[in-house]
Amino acid sequence: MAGASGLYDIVRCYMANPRKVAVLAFPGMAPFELGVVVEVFGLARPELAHDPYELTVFAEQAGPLAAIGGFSLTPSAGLEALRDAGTVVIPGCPDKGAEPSAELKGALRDAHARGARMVSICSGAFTLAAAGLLDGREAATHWRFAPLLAERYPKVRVRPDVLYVDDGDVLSSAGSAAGIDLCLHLVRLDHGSEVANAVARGLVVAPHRDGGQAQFIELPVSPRAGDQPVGRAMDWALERLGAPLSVGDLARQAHMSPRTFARRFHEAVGMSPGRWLSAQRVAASLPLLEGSDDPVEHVGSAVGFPNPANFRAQFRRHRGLSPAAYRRAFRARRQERPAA
DNA sequence: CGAGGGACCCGCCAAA
DNA sequence: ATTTTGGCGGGTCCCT
Repeated sequence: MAGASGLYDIVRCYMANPRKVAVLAFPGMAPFELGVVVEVFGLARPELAHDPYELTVFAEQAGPLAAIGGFSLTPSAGLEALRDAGTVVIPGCPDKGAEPSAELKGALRDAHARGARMVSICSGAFTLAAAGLLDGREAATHWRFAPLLAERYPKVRVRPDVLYVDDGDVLSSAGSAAGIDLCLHLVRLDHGSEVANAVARGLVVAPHRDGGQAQFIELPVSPRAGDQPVGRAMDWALERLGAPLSVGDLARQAHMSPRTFARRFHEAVGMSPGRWLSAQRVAASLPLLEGSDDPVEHVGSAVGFPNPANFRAQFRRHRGLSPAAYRRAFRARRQERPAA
């Protein structure tokens, strides 16, 4: 949760450039998850123009590799791509029973030891686990595979209830769409919330779903399509986060009793209105912490926490560290610009 | 840091 | 009969 230590970050910046992204391809792979990674890290993005990602698709075998859906792809690199990658992504593997080769496991371990951050999507967690990179750590995978992962790799503390887990140098996400959330999370770490939000807008997905949010969301897509009452109330609230808002206000906005509003809301968003509200306020504070030197108290009151102590407590609850520590960590990351 | 008061959350249930 | 609603209670969490 809290991520790597400061010392580790400093060491890491000499060893691996997180902007160099390598994603694994293999026979029988699902194109969607590879596509997510390509979409976020491989497209030319004006938002990232000043500091773009370099994406490499690598595979153990020289292609062409048959993908699910009846087509094949030819990766441009082999395992040597792991030597200078700073971010390594493992998409879901089709066959959870298959043991990765010793070469792949070794290369992944080496990459991690060199300081690359290791990222899995969906059942890709099995590959990281097989390499021992999840031992003693919390990890996420698709809820359908969570029991199997826990059974096969007892040292992994499987979290079946979250969208993704950020354990600093090892990150794992649940089902394919949660991979989008995790990729956006990485963009936020590297470039800040504003850039991440811009990328999310480009993808037309919700700007940010917290890693700790429940996987079970009954409506698969965020209801923020202005015609739904709950979505309207959310939009309404987002426009006045700085003002005192109660969940009763939101219910009134949606023309519902507080009780049914809470029910509708939970069905749609996967959390209670009050919790969502405080999560949104914390999220809104991120760009202010990153981009300004406003005292933490000002930032808090600007996003609806008139009481600084309360702001700090809520911030810690949602993000696992204090606002000041977040600001410091963010600045430190931005400075870490390894010579290309 | 701790206590008091209030907001919130959620199971339950009667009513629509 | 089934589903949806919204009020109630009290336990919890939040906020001052």
